[in-house]
Amino acid sequence: MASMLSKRLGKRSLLGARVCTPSLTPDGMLVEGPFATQADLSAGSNLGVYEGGCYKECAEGNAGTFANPPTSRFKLYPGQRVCITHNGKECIGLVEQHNHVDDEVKLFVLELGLHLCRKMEDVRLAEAQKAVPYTVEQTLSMNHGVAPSAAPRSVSRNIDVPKRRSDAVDMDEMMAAMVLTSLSCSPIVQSPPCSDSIPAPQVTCDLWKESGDVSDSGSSTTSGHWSAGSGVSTPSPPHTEASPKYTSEVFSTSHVDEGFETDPDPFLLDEPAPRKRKNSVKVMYKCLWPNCGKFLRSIVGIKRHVKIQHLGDGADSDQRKREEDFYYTEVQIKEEVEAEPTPKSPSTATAPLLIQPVLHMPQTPPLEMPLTESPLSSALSQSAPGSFWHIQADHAYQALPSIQIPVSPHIFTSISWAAAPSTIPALSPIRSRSLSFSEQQAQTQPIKSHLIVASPPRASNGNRKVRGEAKKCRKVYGIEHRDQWCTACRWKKACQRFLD
DNA sequence: CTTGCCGGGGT
DNA sequence: ACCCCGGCAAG
Repeated sequence: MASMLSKRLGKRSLLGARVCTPSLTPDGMLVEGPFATQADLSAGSNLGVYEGGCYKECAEGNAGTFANPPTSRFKLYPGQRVCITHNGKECIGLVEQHNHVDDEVKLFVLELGLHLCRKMEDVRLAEAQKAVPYTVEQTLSMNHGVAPSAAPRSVSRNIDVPKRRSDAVDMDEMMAAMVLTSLSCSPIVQSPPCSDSIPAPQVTCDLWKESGDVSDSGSSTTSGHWSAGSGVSTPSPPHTEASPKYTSEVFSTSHVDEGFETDPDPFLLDEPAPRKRKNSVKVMYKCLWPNCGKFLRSIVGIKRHVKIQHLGDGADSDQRKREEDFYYTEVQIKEEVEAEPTPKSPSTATAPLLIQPVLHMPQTPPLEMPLTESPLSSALSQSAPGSFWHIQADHAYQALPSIQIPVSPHIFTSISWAAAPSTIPALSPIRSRSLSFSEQQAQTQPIKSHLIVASPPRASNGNRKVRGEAKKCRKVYGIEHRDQWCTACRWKKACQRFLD
């Protein structure tokens, strides 16, 4: 057990979770599968070309795509580990920013806790193998690692928890790097992504069932869970249409993880874990300089823009460098289609961190989801409602016809709401309707799903069966002859014998 | 107060 | 699945 635990611990810290192993394309590009095929490495793409131990810039600023002839300079990516010599000592640092205009690299030296600026030529790539995966991972796990042809898929960090190769120290460094990176990239304050790195429960698909079960179990703490999890697109059940590599990795991973899944780990249990978090938001950066308002897709790009255009190119001083941060803002652009054909530019790797809060925005989706029998919603309807009816069946002795009625996804919504009675005040007509529905065999057509969804929690709202006129076993037989009561009556359930 | 029964817990 | 019961709401 102990060994198991330690093993789990290791896996749990998955900031560095590898989603996909980088691979060398024929032409020597070190890239992660899916991305390699992406034509549109959006502006500011920082994915580099691996060449002789260094990264060669293959795209930069807001103009870069693979089509562009790569410059001869190297490009370092935030978070990348590099070696520098500081005071005659070899240090490993994490790239914060690579300013290829000045050909300087701003980095953070972990061992010294220093932020430094180094000329490109003074910087060597450290542990290329490590650095890249990290970068790519980050990118991947934050963005959707969609194969070009693949349908929209959400990459949940919950899922992609590969075996860790590096040690705990590395992990911390990575974490630090990540935080630093994200901090240095935008003035927007944000909480660390730690919560996101919770290991994935079960095999990917089970996430959904699980979530459904959780809320069905009725714990009030999960009440919000559904609403969060039932976002229209966000919680798409993990797909596997990514690159074969990715797929296999995911599976092997989840498989391995199953072990500690079952562990009553508070993290797992308590964390409804953001399963949504979709890719429907695109991040762009807007220059805030008066009368500018330029939009760029990459942080690096915008920073550069600010620096060059507004702060003056020569800006070298640390202070100056930081200034740029204050002249741009991040803008989320909602994209209807969750199937973003192009991958987000790797440079936005840190963006998702920033977006997260935004993604939690009020979800209109719940309204739409039930209506469309998308594979997604059907997936949900398979799990959640199933549980719902399970509840009903629990009291099958009630022999209510409603049990047989086809369930639509929305029902469970109200169910889950029951757990959070106070959230919505008044009883909506719909609610009462669904009530009568179950009570008198639904003389009418199926409930309108979208309305139902909006219905308030049943809770204290007379969801309770209206007291029937008929005599009940209790009255008929009296307490003395309780043994003659119908079971339901004995169990204090709705009388089965003297139905209303 | 009594009654009906839901929701939930125990086995 | 079966059984029991706390507690709520209607009467």
